[in-house]
Amino acid sequence: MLDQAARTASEVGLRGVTIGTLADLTNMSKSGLFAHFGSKESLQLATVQHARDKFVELVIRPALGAPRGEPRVRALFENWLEWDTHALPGGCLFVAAAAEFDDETGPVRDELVRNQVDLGETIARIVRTGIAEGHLRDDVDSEQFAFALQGILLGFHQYSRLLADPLAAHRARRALDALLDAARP
Amino acid sequence: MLDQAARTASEVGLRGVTIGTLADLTNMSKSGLFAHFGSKESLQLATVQHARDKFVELVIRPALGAPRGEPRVRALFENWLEWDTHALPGGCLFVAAAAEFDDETGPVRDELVRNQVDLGETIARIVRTGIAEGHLRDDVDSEQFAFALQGILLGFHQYSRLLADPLAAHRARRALDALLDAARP
DNA sequence: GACAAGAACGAACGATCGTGCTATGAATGG
DNA sequence: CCATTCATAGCACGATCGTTCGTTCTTGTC
Repeated sequence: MLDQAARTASEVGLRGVTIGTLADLTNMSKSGLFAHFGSKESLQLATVQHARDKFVELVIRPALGAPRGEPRVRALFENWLEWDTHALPGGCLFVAAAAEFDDETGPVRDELVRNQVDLGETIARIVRTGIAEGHLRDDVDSEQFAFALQGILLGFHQYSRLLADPLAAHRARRALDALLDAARP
Repeated sequence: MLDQAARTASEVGLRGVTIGTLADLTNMSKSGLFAHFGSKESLQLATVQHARDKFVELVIRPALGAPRGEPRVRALFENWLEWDTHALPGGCLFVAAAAEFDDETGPVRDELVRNQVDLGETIARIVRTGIAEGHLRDDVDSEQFAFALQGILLGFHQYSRLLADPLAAHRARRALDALLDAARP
């Protein structure tokens, strides 16, 4: 149920996931589905949390299994590319949701912010282990690196989703290489 | 009228700009406003084109007035930051619209793609004059540079809009500096 | 001053939105 | 075996959506 919600939300946005259409897609009645959540907002919240769990499982956790340092950074990056390309039919749900909710207030936006902050901190932590490992210079700003990495992924999303540019992944990888080159001792 | 449409679209998305609310905001009747466009889709199209004109006027054209080479790149970048921060109450309309329409078909998406492609080409052209000017190495890939620059701006949008990070502009400028450093002879 | 043209209007349409109510049926525990 | 719980269904509600229609008002032309 939440899987279907996340799938359609990645295509038409969280606001575009209406109770009626989601009920049809899951072969349920509007009221039957609605009873599970009690409000549209808590359906949106549950969808975001569900997508977050999948993101951690498919992107973060496998990356943390890679060897410390640069390989871990690259593993995170590749998993992330894969997530944005194939995990959901409309690409990364968080990109769409962030653009939708960045000018609102409420629990959905709060959850999105929390996710994004967590992600930034996770990246920064991985970068710092890369510094400790000697793969990256010790004057590298891990949070600045996290900013740059997120920018690359957002650019990839734009090029691959909106422009349907077949070179999108290539451009993203070259950008990561440049980022790493500039950070190496 | 289109000004107001662009303003509210930057906050609630193009799909969130409803005929009724826009009519209220412009002190017109629903039908009176509707008659100007004939359909919601052509209202969206007109809004995007209007925003594009403003973007060219506020970001592109002034940048092309700056000295060739690195100053022009920096002028474009600063105008763009300013645009994303102050031009519309909800930040860059194109970021929101791209996320909304990247999984659709139709004239609105086509227009957004055209805008984005044009922007990428404009950036690449500015970069190439920077190469010709000797400010940048002549083996710099201008389209790769354009990709990276758009990524930085998208990251800035995310950090400033969603995360409300006061360091967003600082991070973006540092990322641009790094990009330019790596491209200098 | 008569008249065509277009802008704006109020009212209404069918559809769909989120959200309540009430009923039913199947599972579950005493 | 009965009582209770819980997931689901049906139906209806007020609101709002995009859109249409016929009418009024403004404006410029002859």
